[in-house]
Amino acid sequence: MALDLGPLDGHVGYLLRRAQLAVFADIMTGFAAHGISPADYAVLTVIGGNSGAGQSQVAESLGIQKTNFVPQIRRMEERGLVARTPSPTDRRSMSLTLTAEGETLLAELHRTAQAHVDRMRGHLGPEAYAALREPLMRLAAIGPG
Amino acid sequence: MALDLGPLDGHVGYLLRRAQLAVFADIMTGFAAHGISPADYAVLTVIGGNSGAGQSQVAESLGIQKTNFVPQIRRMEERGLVARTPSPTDRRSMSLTLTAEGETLLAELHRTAQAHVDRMRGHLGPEAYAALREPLMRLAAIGPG
DNA sequence: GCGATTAGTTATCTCTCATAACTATTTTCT
DNA sequence: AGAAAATAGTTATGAGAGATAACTAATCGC
Repeated sequence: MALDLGPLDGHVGYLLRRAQLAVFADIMTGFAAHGISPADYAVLTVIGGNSGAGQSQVAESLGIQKTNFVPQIRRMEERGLVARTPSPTDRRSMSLTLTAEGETLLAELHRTAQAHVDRMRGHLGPEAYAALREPLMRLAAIGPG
Repeated sequence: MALDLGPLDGHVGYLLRRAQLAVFADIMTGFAAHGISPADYAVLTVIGGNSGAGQSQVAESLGIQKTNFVPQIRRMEERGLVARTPSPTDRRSMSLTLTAEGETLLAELHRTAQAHVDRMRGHLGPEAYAALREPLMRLAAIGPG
């Protein structure tokens, strides 16, 4: 027996949470076989597209605090997906690059992610899917301004 | 220096996560003064609109597992916002109701939430805001659907 | 009445997100 | 050049979300 959610289902915040959990659950079914979370995928993607970037740079661009990024990047280093080498130009900074294994896995993950996107597009229709981007980006920007 | 997010900002899953965090951060600025999280607000709202409902019912309608709901509802009981009384018709079940204090607080929270919604509507425009509901509900339904 | 559900709980575990405090290195500014 | 401020990364810590497994007590289906 479903209860009345009252004003809740008029709140975009509530709908965003429910939608996000459902969408993440869907993409995780594909990633789980590789032991990768959506957050890991995002990190690998950014490192792959910005080889040599520093930890704080990668973290910040994903909206992760550098302090919380430490255990995540360490896990991926220990798994042999990411290499952390001291930056030659700044001795404080660690340059992040994908290992060969990381590259291979990322390519595979991109295919998995694309299958997921296609699935979501199928649920909404291509126009509705595309139409989501702009307002979501606008909402995402309200914090950091 | 912002890094290239690559295919990430084409993925609705990623945008949903970023948008959700930003929207929650906004609403939490209003709720924080009351020591209430968005999840707490959702629970109070459902109990308020379905007085006497059981724990598992409330949890399920919000997509929370009953096992994870226990500490949350206990916190709210200890704060005196919610009363848990044994159901007269089913001795396994706990009837949840708002206390007078819970009612008062919920009314206040509804006003705060409405201010937040108005703010989000201002960011997106009323049409774009309203247009978000349908696709988000559709995405939220893909799991249990 | 007996087996299968259901309501609620406890106990774990992992991951996320946040804050505070610290080291070591640049940068900035005078 | 040298002191002060900012930056890169780390550790420690804590609350909270979400998941799973195993359990008790009560109700339901037949």
